[in-house]
Amino acid sequence: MLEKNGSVTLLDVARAAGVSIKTASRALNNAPELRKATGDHVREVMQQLGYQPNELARGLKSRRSATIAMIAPNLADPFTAAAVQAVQDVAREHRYVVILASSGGDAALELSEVEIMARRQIDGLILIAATSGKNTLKGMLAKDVPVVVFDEPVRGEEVDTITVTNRKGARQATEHLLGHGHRRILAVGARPYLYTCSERVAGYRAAMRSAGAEPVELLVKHENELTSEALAPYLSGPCKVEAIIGLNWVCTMGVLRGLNTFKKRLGEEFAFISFDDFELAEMIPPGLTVVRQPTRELGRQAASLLFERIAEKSHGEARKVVLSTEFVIRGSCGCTPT
Amino acid sequence: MLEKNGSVTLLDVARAAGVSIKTASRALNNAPELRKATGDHVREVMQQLGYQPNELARGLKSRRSATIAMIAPNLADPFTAAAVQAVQDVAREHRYVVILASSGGDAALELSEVEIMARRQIDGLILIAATSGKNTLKGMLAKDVPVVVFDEPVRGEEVDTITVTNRKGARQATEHLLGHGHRRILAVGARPYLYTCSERVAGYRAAMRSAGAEPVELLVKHENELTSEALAPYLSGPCKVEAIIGLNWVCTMGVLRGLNTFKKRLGEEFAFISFDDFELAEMIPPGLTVVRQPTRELGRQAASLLFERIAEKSHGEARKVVLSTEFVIRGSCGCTPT
DNA sequence: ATGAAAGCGCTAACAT
DNA sequence: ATGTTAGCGCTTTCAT
Repeated sequence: MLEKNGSVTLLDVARAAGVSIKTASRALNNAPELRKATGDHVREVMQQLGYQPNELARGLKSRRSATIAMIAPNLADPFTAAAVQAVQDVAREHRYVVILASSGGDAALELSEVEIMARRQIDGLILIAATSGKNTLKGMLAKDVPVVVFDEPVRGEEVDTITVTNRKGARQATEHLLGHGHRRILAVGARPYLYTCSERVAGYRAAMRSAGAEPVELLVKHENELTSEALAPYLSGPCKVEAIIGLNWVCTMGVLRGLNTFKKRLGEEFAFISFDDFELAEMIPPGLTVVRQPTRELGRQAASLLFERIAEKSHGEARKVVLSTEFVIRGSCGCTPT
Repeated sequence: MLEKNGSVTLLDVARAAGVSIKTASRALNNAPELRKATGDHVREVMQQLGYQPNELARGLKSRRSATIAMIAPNLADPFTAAAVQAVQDVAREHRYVVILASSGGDAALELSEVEIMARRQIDGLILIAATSGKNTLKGMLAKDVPVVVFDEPVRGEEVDTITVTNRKGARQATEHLLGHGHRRILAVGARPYLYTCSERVAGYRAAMRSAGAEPVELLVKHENELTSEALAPYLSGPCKVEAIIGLNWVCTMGVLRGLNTFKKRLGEEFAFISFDDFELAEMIPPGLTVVRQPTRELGRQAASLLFERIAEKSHGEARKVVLSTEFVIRGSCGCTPT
C-alpha cells in the first residue's frame, strides 16, 4: 500500500504495473481493445495497491458524473420515501449515485436546488415539482440534461412525465361514496394550484355533478392550514358532511387528526376515503379505503426512463407515462369489511 | 450568453471582465484580499454570462467535494426518512449536498456503498449501520473522512456516535406494562445482533427480571420473518401473552398486522407499546403508547457534528452523544386516555 | 491587490 | 494492442 497523498492514482498503478497510464485507464474501464492478460495484470495491481478511482476527475474529463439527482417537496412523506428507495435501487443497478434534495414545496428553493445540481454536472434529474412550475427546468434542459418529471407535470416544457390517473381515481372514490347514498361529501386538498390536486378535485367534481350533488371543498394553500379548526365546521353543525375524501397523504393525516380531536369515529359518523395508501391504513378501524398509487413502480419507472435517456442521448419525443391508481376497499367508505 | 461547450467557464468570465482567471476565482470565492470593486465587477459579469461553477473541477483540485453521504438500511422507514430530511436541511445550510444510499441491512452491500462514496471524495459520512459492523469504516477513517455513526454504534472504531437511550426506554416501557399488572409480556424484535435491538432487549429483560417475571421474546433474524404465523402462538393458545412490546417500527408494524389478521383488539385483549413513534400512532385506537425517539433532532445533531468535524479537521476524541427517548402514554398500554 | 504557471486525476484524441 | 500528449475547469503556490 504505497500511499503518497493519502491515495493511489492511476499513474501509480500504471508505473507499478509497468504500463502506460492510458493502458491502466483502459484496464479500469474494461476497454475491449486491451489484451486480456494485460488488463488482468493491471487490475491485479490495482487490487494490491488498493486503488480507488477518483470519480471527480473522471467526471470532469468525461462530462458524466455518474450521478442523478432527485428533488421532492418533502422527503419524509411516505409516498416520496418509497419512491426514493425505488429510484435508489435502480440507480445502483446502473452504478449511479443519487443526490437527494427537498424543495419544501417552495418554487424558489426548488430552483436553487436545481441550480446546485447543475453545478455538480448531474447526468439526470427526477423532479417532483413544487409547483406546476414554469421555468425551473430551463437550465437543465438547455444543458441537455435529461429530466423526468414525477407525479406533478410541468407546464410549457417537453419533458418525460410520469403520473397516475389522478382524475379517474378521485372520481371513482367519489362515485363509490355516492353509491353508499352520501350526498354531502367533503373534498380536502392542499395547494390547489398543483396539478395533482386540481386533477383530483376535477374528478371529484365531475362525479358530484353527475350525481346532481353539490361539491363541498376545503382547499388550503398550505398543508399547515389544515387544522382541526379549519375542519370543525364540516364535522358538526349545519355544514356537517356525511363523507370526506382526503386528496393526499398530508390531507388524510389532517383529517384523521381532526376527527380524532373531536372524537369522531370513522365509518360510523363519517365515511372516509384517502387518496394515497400507506402502512397501517388497514389498521385504522374500520380500515381505510384508499386510492392507492403504485409508488415504488412510479419510482422505478421514472428512474428507468431517466437512464434510457441518459444512455441514448437522443432527443426523442417526450414520453408521457400514466400509471393506474388502484381502488382499495376496506371499511372506512362504509363497506362492510369482509 | 456566450456558450462554447454548453457552459461558461471561469476563464470566459475572466476574459469578459478583463481580469486574470485567478482574480475571477477569488471573486467566486469571495476572497477577502480582493478589492471590493474588482470582486463586484467580476461577479456581475458572472451574472451576465450565466456562469455556473463546476463543482467537479473545484473538488478535484481542492479535495473537498462539498458532498456528504448518508447510508441507511431502509430509506422508506419513517424513522430514517425523518432523519434524512433533517440531515438534508443542515447540509443545505452548509451549502453541501447529500448523497443517499441504502444498504438494505446487508453488510456487504453497505461496504460497497461506502466504497462508492469514497471514490466520490465525500467530505463526510453519516451511517446508520447495517450491522454493528467491524470494518465498514476502515476505508473512510484511513482517508481521514469524518464519520458520524447514527443510531447503531460501530464496534472497534473510535468514531463520533449518536444514539438514544435504548435500554432505558425499553426498560421504562416494560416497567409500565408490569405496573399495569401484566406478567406475560412479549418483546418482539428483529436482527438481535444489532446494538439497538440488543440494548432494547436488555432493558426489557432487566425490567422483567426485577419484577420476577419471565421474559418472552420473539427475536427474528430478518424483518420479513415477522409474519402473522410467527406471532400466532403468542396471540392465542397456551402461550398467549397479556402485553406486547414492538422493539422498533418494523416490528410494531408486524405486530399490528398480526393483531389485525386475528381480529385482536388493542387495549382490550392485549396491551401494547411501540418503540418508535410515527404519524398516526395516536389514531390507532386506543392510541399507541410509544417510546419516542427524537428523530429529527438525531438527524440534525448528527449532521451538525459531522460539519464540525469537516470544518475543524482536527482529530479530537470521538464524541458520544446520547439523546433521551420520551415515553408517550396514549391508550394502548392500558392507561385510560385522557 | 493581482497575475502566471503548474497541476488535481483522469480520459480523449491522436499517434505508433 | 499500447503509448503520448493535451486538456477538463478549477485552485494553488509563488511572483509581482
